Amino acid sequence: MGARQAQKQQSRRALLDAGLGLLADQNLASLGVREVTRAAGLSPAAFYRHFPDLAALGVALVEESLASLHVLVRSVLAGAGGAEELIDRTVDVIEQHVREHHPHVRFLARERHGGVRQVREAIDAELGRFAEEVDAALALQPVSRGWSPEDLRMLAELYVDRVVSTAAAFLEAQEAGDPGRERRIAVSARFQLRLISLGRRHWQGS
Amino acid sequence: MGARQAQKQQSRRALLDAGLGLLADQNLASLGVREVTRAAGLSPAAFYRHFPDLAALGVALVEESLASLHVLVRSVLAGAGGAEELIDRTVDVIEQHVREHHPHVRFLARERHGGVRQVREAIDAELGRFAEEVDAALALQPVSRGWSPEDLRMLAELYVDRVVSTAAAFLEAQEAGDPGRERRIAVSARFQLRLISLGRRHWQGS
DNA sequence: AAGTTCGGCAAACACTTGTTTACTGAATGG
DNA sequence: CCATTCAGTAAACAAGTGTTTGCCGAACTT
Repeated sequence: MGARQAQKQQSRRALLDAGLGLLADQNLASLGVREVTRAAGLSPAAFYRHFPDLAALGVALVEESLASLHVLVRSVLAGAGGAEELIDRTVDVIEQHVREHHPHVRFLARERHGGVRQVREAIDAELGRFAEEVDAALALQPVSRGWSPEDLRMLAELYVDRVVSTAAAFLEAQEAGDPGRERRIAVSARFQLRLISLGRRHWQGS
Repeated sequence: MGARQAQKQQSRRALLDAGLGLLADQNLASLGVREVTRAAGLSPAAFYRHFPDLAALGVALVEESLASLHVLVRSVLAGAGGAEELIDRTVDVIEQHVREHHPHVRFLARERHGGVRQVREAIDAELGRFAEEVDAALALQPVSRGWSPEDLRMLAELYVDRVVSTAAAFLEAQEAGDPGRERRIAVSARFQLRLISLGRRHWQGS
């Protein structure tokens, strides 16, 4: 890659980082082009060399945010071990991931039902892809014998939703700087996942 | 109430309605005082006769939105019937409520993790109160014998979260005008709730 | 070495914004 | 009936907004 492209990428990164930073305490719809460029150390007009819209910047942030999440999902699903270990590991990984990628997670939580349709749809599509992946992983487990594809899919969605909720809860606890609350969330998340997997084992068709 | 107060209430309503309407496709943080007063047919300065802030208007909307939800929760919990009937009724009521109070639900979903702290906290506090109520109702059921208060509380939170997620899903389906998707959500919600209540019946302490 | 591409800038465009001010005029209460 | 309260107004404030324009100069291409 030429020095040309490299510098452009650098500016793009500056814009993305500045945007993500500003989205710490406001939402995409209330973000301004000038605000972002100012924080990135660029002129307002420079923004348009990279994105047509602020919505486009938002979509780029979604892709970035969920790429790192994708790695996480794979790592959890790939690991071996019984249901208990898997649940414990899942919750640990969520907690750690929220800690390490705080801004990204906050952004996702905020914009999942936020005011910018394109971004909402991008997030939803990506979450759907996660559900597919979980679905495939569940199908491989012996417990899923006799399950219809539809039921399996709904189970996968339940798990994904639970993970998302847990991540959002961790987020608020970490922002509040309340370690006790964080512990309680971890306990609660494990309990809830165990309850679901228990229901799963006793399920017999619908 | 004097005619004075009555007219003031009317203006207040106009502001709240205008705000709720505008929040259909933007979030509270990006809403403007002038925007609201313009939509309400008032002068900008009039706004400050009713609210100090837009955040205050947001909190007022939260209270309003969750008051109607409160009625709903009570009606569901009060009804008799087995677990199956309760679940079916729950899902039906959610779907209907989202249909009837679309703007309020959309507002809640959007601002639950939105950019205005006061509003976020108001919503969280109210959802916590719902969990308490569900908690109390669960405690009365025979199935809860031998459950610790902590476990029961976590179960209640799981149910509330499930309901919230389902409501959000209905919301998007209705906005997309996709009846098929709506049906799938109803089926999925029933399945997931049944799975949880199945796990609950087979749970034995933690 | 000459020519072209193109990321970034400053400046200007016409608005919109939140909030305060001094005011009006109808409902209120003595 | 007269004084007071007070919801609502118009006007002004300084400051911010998104986007386009023409231009510069360094990095590319040939």
